[in-house]
Amino acid sequence: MADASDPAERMALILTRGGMQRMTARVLCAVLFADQETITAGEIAERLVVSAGAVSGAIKMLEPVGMIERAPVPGSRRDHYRFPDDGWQRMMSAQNRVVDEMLQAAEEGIKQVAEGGPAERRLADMRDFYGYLMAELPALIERWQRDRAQA
Amino acid sequence: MADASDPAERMALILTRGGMQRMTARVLCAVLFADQETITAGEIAERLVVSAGAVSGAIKMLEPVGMIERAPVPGSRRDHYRFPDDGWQRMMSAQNRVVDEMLQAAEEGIKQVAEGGPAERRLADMRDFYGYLMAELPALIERWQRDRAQA
DNA sequence: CGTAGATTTCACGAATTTGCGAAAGTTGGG
DNA sequence: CCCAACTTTCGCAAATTCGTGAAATCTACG
Repeated sequence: MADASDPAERMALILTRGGMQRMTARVLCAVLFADQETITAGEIAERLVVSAGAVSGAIKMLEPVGMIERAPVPGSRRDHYRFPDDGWQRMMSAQNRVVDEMLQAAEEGIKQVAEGGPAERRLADMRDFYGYLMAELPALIERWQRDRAQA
Repeated sequence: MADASDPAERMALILTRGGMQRMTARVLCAVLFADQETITAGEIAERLVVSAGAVSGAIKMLEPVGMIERAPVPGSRRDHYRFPDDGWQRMMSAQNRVVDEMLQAAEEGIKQVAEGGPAERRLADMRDFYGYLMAELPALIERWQRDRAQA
């Protein structure tokens, strides 16, 4: 249950190819695929057959981004984690933060590049395209939330 | 002109943090910020102060994904590269390909997980969210193209 | 065809990254 | 207050990644 035929591990692999750290991806997927409401760091380590330290490190990446959250579980001294309800939107936001930074870099680039030159045209194009997407995405997500609430 | 205060290098750094290989990102940004219609591999190597081999390797990543393209330039024995007109949309598509794979993995996961359990709910949620986005994005991009054509 | 300029390939060395193991730190219970 | 169960931190060794340098390959032109 820990080889590549495990869908969880497969997805982790895909995320890794998509740029996520390996261990981070594996921990995230372990949480996603866990057939329980919450899961402890120890359980994750057990399933992935990795050290507790490795899990701890991965959590330190995932938690601040909001892709997993600590779940208050009274009467237990270990930390329980779960995937937030709005986890996917958070993941999206994390992506968009990168795009935002790119837009800033593009803006600065435009300032420093010859006016009317090819570089300016390219960068302006980039700014327009991603700017448009970033502006429209929130509405799209909102619409999804509405549709989902009705279902 | 090759330090971190260079907007091109800055953007490359951002892309790297976003998951792209460092050299790949630097080459891409060199093409983007070049104030000429096309640029040769040699010129890229010169500006980035890296070996020709490194540039070659990066191009081998960027070209098949369509994020740079060879420009036919008669009367020159070196290859000229440029950023395609639809480069940003291609970049988007490349991203989406990863999402597609994730959706597949989610689908498989749903099959293997207990029916009605928390894992199934999470995975179905993921499928719905990203499925929705993937379905709506093309229309969004199309709209952008229309708006842009009018401007 | 031969040649000069340019790109790609390949193997090696370096540097970064990664995860483990163990010790230290926390937190709730007795 | 001490204990016990977890978690986090830290140093280290292994593995992977990265870019260079040099040789091989390619291509347009003479």
